[in-house]
Amino acid sequence: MKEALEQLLATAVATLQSQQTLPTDLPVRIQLDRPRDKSHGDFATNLALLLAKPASMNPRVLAEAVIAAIPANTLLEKADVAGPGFINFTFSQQQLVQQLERAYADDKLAVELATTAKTVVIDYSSPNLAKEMHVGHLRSAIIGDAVARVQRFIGNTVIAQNHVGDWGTQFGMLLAHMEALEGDAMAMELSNLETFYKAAKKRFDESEAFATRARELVVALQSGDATCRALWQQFIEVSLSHCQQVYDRLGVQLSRADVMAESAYNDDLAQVVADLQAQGLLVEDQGAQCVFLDEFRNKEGDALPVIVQKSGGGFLYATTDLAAIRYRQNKLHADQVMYFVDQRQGLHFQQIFTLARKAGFVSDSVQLDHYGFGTVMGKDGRPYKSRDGGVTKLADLLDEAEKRAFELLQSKNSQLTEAEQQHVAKVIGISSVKYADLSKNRSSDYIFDWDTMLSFEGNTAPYLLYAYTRVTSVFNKTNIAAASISAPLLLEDERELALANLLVRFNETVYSVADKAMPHFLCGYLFDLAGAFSTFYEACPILAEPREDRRLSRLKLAALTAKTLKTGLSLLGIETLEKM
RNA sequence: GCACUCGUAGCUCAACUGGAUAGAGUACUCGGCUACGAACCGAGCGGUUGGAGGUUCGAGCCCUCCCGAGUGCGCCA
Repeated sequence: MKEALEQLLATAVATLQSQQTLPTDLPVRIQLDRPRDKSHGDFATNLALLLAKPASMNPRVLAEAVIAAIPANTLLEKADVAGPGFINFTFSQQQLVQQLERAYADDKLAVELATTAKTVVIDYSSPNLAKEMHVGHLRSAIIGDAVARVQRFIGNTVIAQNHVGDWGTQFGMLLAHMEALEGDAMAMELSNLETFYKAAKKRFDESEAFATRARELVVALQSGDATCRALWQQFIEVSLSHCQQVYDRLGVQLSRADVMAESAYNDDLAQVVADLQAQGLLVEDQGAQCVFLDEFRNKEGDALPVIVQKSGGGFLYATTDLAAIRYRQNKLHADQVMYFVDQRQGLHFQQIFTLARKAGFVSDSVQLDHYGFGTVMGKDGRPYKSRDGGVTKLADLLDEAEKRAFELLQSKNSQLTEAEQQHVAKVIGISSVKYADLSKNRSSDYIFDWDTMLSFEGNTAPYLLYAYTRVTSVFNKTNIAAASISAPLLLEDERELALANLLVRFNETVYSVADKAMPHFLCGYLFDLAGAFSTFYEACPILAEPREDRRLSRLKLAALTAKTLKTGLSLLGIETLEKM
């Protein structure tokens, strides 16, 4: 609907230009906003305000002229000039109903496919395999997964890349510890990666001989020593299967096939450096191979270096990231690469992107974006920690979420059996954690609070899940199937209209998430939708409505709401419940 | 020291990236179950958007300067 209106406006502007009312040499960008105030119609444009000065006209007069130049159509009910020169548009109800009927009849709610399908490489999760996944790994996995789902939904080809860290210097220490243990003892120790890492670290810090051995093993590993590689392989296997368990519990759609580890780029690293050398970008400084970029300067105004090879000959993550960019363009044929990595690596990615372009590793047509995110904080405003002050393992966090959800259910005199409650508690627990994260602005820090996220009040997963079960329970009390109501929609009550106006915005909401990589737009939308449904539900009887045409219309509205909630939540990676 | 991010109701968060009277939830105060799930809904209270200037028809958003917080700045990733 927005696109159609944009088209009408473009035609109007062209007409005014041909009439010399507007200067023809002016690039016109049509901006359409959803007004905050409902009395301002469905859409508003500031077109006349922007063009008033160059056209040397009074903005309100110009707005009138724009309205007069809009071609005849069935889209609009009316267009009014308001305030200093805004134009407010109201869609015709016929148009609204038509749009809703299309959504009702379509599996994908009539969400349009992207005009040109792109191949989008999404780098997300990417934990370091040396340790168990902890709370710091939550955001990348959840947000990246939601954006991946949205990108697929609008028809883009998504290639997930789980750029796991399996090649860093800590692996020497881990291998040395493995080497010192034997068979069963090692298997047992490996069953808890966290304690394994700590034990290895302790020996590394305390024993000089052990530390020396650890350094030897890094070199051995990276130069391809067979026994060393076998040990390493065994460790990686344990760690990856642990990650997979977490993904499965979280409902994050990553699998082994998406793993493209740091080590996979190993053979290309020397080539990356050689290519930088060949282009004259490389400078040796204090024994290290660096590229100095003019775009980034320090306090003295000197260019900052990107170090691609250590004085000892080793490569760094900058080198690996450059190799990965090349791979993503040349082998994966990416049109766009999205990185969901902690905000703190912002400078690193700016440097890498700049360097990759300068070195010709990636063409200008490939879009590279780092989407950073803030830190998960405790209620004290400090980074989230477990009770003992250590980092919280993700597995433990999810255990606690499920446990708390189960206790919550028990306190609500649920009608469900014990077994059903177990399942429902899992869904509520996990989705509460995910939703609490997704509903916050991606780029800022947020405070992790069990009580808020597990509440049925406010913008939370339990509230949305509950709203969904309320809708579906209506259909459990009738023999009319939710998907096969042929009666037309009648929007007579203001609350029906409000709900309808929200339902029709699903398309643009999905696109705003895809464009900005901001899942919280969708959360806000679903919360508004659930609220509008609750209001409607309280005020407008559905099954008890005596007039049949109205009863069927309301059922259809309820069915479309359920479908939109379910689809929207699924795009966030959250599953719905039929009863709870 | 330099760079980036942030500062919105007591608290947790929005504000569609420059639009109209800054909105939700929570807490607090009222009201609503002999209609489909009250795990809900409705109403009220609550603001000098950290401060001061500036840009323009219009600023929470852009620019400058202060105040406060966080993060990053050569061989970890």
